[in-house]
Amino acid sequence: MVNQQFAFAIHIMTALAYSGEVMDSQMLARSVNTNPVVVRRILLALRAAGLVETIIGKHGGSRLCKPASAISLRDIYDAVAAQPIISVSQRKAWRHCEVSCRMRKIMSAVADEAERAMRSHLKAVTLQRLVRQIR
Amino acid sequence: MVNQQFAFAIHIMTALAYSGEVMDSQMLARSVNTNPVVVRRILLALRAAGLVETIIGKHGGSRLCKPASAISLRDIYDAVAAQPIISVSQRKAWRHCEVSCRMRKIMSAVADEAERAMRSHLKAVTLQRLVRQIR
DNA sequence: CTAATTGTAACTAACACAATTACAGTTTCG
DNA sequence: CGAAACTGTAATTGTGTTAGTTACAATTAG
Repeated sequence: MVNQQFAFAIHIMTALAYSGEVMDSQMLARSVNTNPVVVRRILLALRAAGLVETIIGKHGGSRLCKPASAISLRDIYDAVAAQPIISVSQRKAWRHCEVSCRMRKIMSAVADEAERAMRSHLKAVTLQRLVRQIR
Repeated sequence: MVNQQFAFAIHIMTALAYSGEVMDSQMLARSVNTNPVVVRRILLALRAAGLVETIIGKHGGSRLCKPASAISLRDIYDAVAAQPIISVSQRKAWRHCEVSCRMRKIMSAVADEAERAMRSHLKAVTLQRLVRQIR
């Protein structure tokens, strides 16, 4: 299993949308069943993407910046996805082989298109829809 | 970067389709720039999926079972994809939190749909198309 | 001032994966 | 037959990624 960050981020965002209030990293960590620092690291990425805002100091925490209906899963994906999901080999090509020489370019296109297809699907799913599935 | 197996498999299949002949794991390894054992492991998966056939013994190697026009990148993806691309947390839910309790089911659906969207895109791309990009 | 909270660095532990070595089994061909 | 050239496969290693954890400075509420 690789990179749970997307799953964590979806969970965090759903919890924030469901509660509608400020939640601190400890509450979120209990819900996700992980460590508050892990939650805060993800919140930083979500904040950088303009999805949540954070209050520091006592009684601090985070809340959504926008209504859940205006947030798609692609927004969340883009906020936390560090690496493309399909990796392209960066090895040196073998000069005597045409396949080897052209592979990187071809594979990059394949990986790009595949990821775009997935992101385009995620764009159609709103956070609101997930919240409705809780109730 | 995670799981280069898909990239390796695409490279191997493209090389086999391009040459049209039997290639042994050492030739393929040179083209991919990796170790013959790594290639053989991927060939096992491709064989199990019915995409290639292997000849053992001297002058052995592998070749495609079907024409490149009859092989989609989804076939290759399914042959080597061990884990779903989006992982779902398998942690115990926190009973006092409704979001936590329903998250696994919701996230499983999200991951399934996203992967299906990607696979459905890959189905539309044939190996033949990649080979044409080499020439 | 004290308590609660975030931001962040530093380190550890676990895990995934490619690379590598080694060797038994199979086949070709002199 | 016997050597050479392959595959199949197990075992081990090295490396990189990631979540977990601890610690602490900075900030804020009361």
